[in-house]
Parts: sequence; structure tokens; C-alpha cells
Amino acid sequence: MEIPPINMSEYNDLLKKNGLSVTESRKKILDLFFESDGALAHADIEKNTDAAFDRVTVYRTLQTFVEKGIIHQIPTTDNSVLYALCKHNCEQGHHHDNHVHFICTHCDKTFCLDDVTVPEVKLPAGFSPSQKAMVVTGFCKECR
Amino acid sequence: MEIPPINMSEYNDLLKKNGLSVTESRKKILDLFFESDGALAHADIEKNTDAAFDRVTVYRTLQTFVEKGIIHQIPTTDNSVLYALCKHNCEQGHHHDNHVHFICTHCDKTFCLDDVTVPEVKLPAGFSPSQKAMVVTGFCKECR
DNA sequence: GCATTTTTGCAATATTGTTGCAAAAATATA
DNA sequence: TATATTTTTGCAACAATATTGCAAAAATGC
Ligand SMILES: [Mn+2]
Ligand SMILES: [Mn+2]
Ligand SMILES: [Zn+2]
Ligand SMILES: [Zn+2]
Repeated sequence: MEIPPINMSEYNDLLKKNGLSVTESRKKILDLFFESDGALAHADIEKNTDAAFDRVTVYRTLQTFVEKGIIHQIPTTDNSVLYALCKHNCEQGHHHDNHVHFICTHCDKTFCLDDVTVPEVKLPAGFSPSQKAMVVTGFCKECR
Repeated sequence: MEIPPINMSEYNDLLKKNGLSVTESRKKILDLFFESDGALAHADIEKNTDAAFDRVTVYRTLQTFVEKGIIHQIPTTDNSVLYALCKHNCEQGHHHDNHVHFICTHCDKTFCLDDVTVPEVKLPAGFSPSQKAMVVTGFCKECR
């Protein structure tokens, strides 16, 4: 017997709150993020949905979620982008994710270190920062 | 009359020092980096060489330069990777680039802030960091 | 339930990245 | 300088990733 997803009505609310229609693909992709302990790449989502949804739908869903402030992007050095849930009060076009990200080079998991704030840096005169990201690589607590 | 590239013999030396054959493509791509005030993406290099070299050659050259510690990669959030010259004493497989990068959201230039060191952060117990990168976005000194 | 709006899937196309291999170029050797 | 050896390049074929227009399907609002 299947264990039904716990938070389906939460997902409804989250989507509604952001002015989005509630659809199968959006609920499923949201669920993947809530059930995952790390960040997800586009490819991960395709795998985990068993190709139930068109690639294009996945691209558009991720883009929509980023725009709405439901997920945020994590920069990487390998021509890919990772996505993770926004934990705090991110909004349409205005993210507040200023935590450090940790990518394990052994198990490839990515962790949002929600309690580790990206430190301030003093920039040379003339530079006006708006966002800052910090990505740390190494061995995670499982892999060291 | 053309002004000849100033540093051609420097380029020779740099390549030789790294055990690389001196070829037209490598000299030209090196020159692009030295003449550029910012970081370059693969696409930039293709444009600026007027397709004189095969795409594959550009890919391989960038990869080789990274391996040798001549250039370093800058993570981005848009499915691309930026490359910039290593200013310090980077070596084969061991980079020492720990400076902050600034990407201007207006002119799209990327700056290596060589004098701004990526600050230390205290990670949760169990995480062993090996590398850390910091990317700041905003308006650069020209665009603010 | 029905009209309207939004989202999806498909197809076509574009862009980006990889691999094997023979020709060409660069380097080492004499 | 000529020749042997090593390295690099370009091509072709292919694979993977991403974007767009548009009609069908689904979701929403009434
Ligand atoms: Mn995060
Ligand atoms: Mn740099
Ligand atoms: Zn790990
Ligand atoms: Zn600028």
C-alpha cells in the first residue's frame, strides 16, 4: 500500500498563495523538493518523476517557482544549476536566501546551510552589491 | 597599421612553463584573457576569435588551461561557466584563487576582486570544507 | 455546467558539449 | 636543417540540454 504524500494540502496552499494553478506536475515537483534532503538539478527531477511530465514542463515549472520565490538557484561550476526550497520569506522577484551552500564532492549532495549566513565583505569603492552567494565544496558529514 | 600584441613572448613562456606546446589558438585565447578586463565565457571566446578555431579546440583549450592553473572557473547561476586568469601562483590541479567575484547585472561584466578574500565561515559540525567561492552581483563601478 | 484563463505536451528547432580519428603542427632528436 | 616522435587540431558524427509556437487539455471563476 502506498503512503500518500503528507503535505498535499500544504502544497495546494503554497501554490494558491503564489497565484498559481494547482496542477499535478507542480504538486509532484514541490513534493520532490520537500522530500529531498538536498538541492535538485533539472536532471534529478526528470529522473524522479519517471518522465511523467514533459521536459518543457519541468523547465517552466522550475522557472516559475524561482520567479515566485518558492525555490532558489545555487550556482555551480559545471554548467548546471541546482535548485532548493526557499525556507524563509522569499517573495515574487525578491529572494532572501543568504545562506551558505555546501556541495559534497563525494556523494554530490548539496546542503542549504540555513543557519550559516553569507558573511559581509568590503568591496572596492564603486561596487554596489545586491545579492551575494557562497558555495563551499568538500566532504559532508556523512562522507568525511 | 596593426599594433602587434605586446606580450607574445610572455605567452610563449607561460605556455612552455606549463609544459604546453605553443600554438596559434592557445596564444590567441591567452591574449583574449590578458586583454579582457573581465571574465570570459566559452561563447565570448568564440565570438572574439571570429570562429578562427574550431569549437572543440576552444573547449579543450579552456579545459587544459584550467587543469594547468592558468585560468580559473567562476560559478554562475545561468547554466554557464565563466573563466578568468589566475593572478597568483596557481599550479597544476591546485588553485589558490580565493578572491571574491563580482558580476554586474547591468553591463554583465565579471570582475575578479583579487584583493577581496573570501571570508571564513563556521560550518556545522561534520562538514569539512576544501574550497569556497563567493559571487556577488550588483552594479559595478561603471554602471551604478 | 460553462466561459475564460492558464498550463501542458508535442514538435520543431536551437544551443551546447563530447568523442574518435586522421591530418596538421609543434617539438625533440640527430 | 632534416627527420622521427609527440602533441594538437579540425572535422564529423553524435549526445545532451534548452527554447519557442501552438493546439489540446486542464484548472479556475462564475
Ligand atoms: Mn539554499
Ligand atoms: Mn577570479
Ligand atoms: Zn557527502
Ligand atoms: Zn557594470
